[in-house]
Amino acid sequence: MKDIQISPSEWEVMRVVWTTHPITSKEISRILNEKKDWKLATTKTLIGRLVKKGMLTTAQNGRQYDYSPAVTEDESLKEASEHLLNQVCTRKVGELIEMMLESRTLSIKDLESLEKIIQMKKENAPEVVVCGCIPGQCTCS
Amino acid sequence: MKDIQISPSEWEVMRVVWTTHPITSKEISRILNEKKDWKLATTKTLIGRLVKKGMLTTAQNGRQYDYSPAVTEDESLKEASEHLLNQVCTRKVGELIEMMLESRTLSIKDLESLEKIIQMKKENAPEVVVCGCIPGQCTCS
DNA sequence: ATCTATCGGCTACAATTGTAAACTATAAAT
DNA sequence: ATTTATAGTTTACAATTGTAGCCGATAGAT
Repeated sequence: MKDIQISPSEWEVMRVVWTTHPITSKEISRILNEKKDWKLATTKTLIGRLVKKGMLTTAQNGRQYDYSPAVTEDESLKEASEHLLNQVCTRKVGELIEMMLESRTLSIKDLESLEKIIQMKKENAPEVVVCGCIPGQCTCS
Repeated sequence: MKDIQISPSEWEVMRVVWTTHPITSKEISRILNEKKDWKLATTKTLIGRLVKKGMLTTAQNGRQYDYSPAVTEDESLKEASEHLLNQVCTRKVGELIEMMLESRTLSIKDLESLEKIIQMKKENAPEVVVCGCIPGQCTCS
């Protein structure tokens, strides 16, 4: 797995392709028009960049292409969340997750699932998380 | 609060200032040398940009400046996590949080705190979360 | 057989980011 | 009083991103 960077605008395109594929550029553009005031050309540029980055695969179909995702949404999401997690001291991760938890509505099922994971983790949880920051980048030491 | 964008490299600088302030550019640079192969000039550029963006305040002290954060780490972290959350369908947020939870070690205290929040939220949790995506950007409908 | 709508690709261009050298002003050393 | 080290500022320059126009090829219409 490589660590390709995918920009916010590109992400919008990926979401469409993850949802429906194979899909044409025209259809992608049509769908995104609901949300973004992009010209068709803009969408095409983003698609082109995603193809170049290896995030989309193409299948020729007459004069046009059908696009499909080359990575799953979960993989990309994982990437993105690791990025965020890496921005804070490991000892602050709990607080970060609390923030996210508090800011959004979750379903009963979601909450139960989270609960289960937490139960599980409590079995082997340390008293205190090891901080891996360099001195001066967190207040742990 | 405005929605200023703060880049990854700038974030590294902010972390130092959040940890210790007021602080001089030289000291910031010294601390970051542990982690980044940046020339002093590079750090100074980043500091300059952060000042311009209003993320750092300055207090003149002789020929040099003492820098302090203009926003808290929590505020910025909140910003950053909202960004991530906004990248997925609201109905997928649970899954996203699960991912994060699973990928990191948390302390007993962290876990208990999360548990408490979850208990709380369960009181008013809906059966299913409302999806606010445009058609074609998630698989809800 | 020719025209036309359209497709993907190429080009464009400003803003942001990563990285840093050069410049200017000045505090400190001699 | 000069020199020198250094602090912040300006300039630089390539890569990425946001945004889009234009162009050459071709499938479909006439």
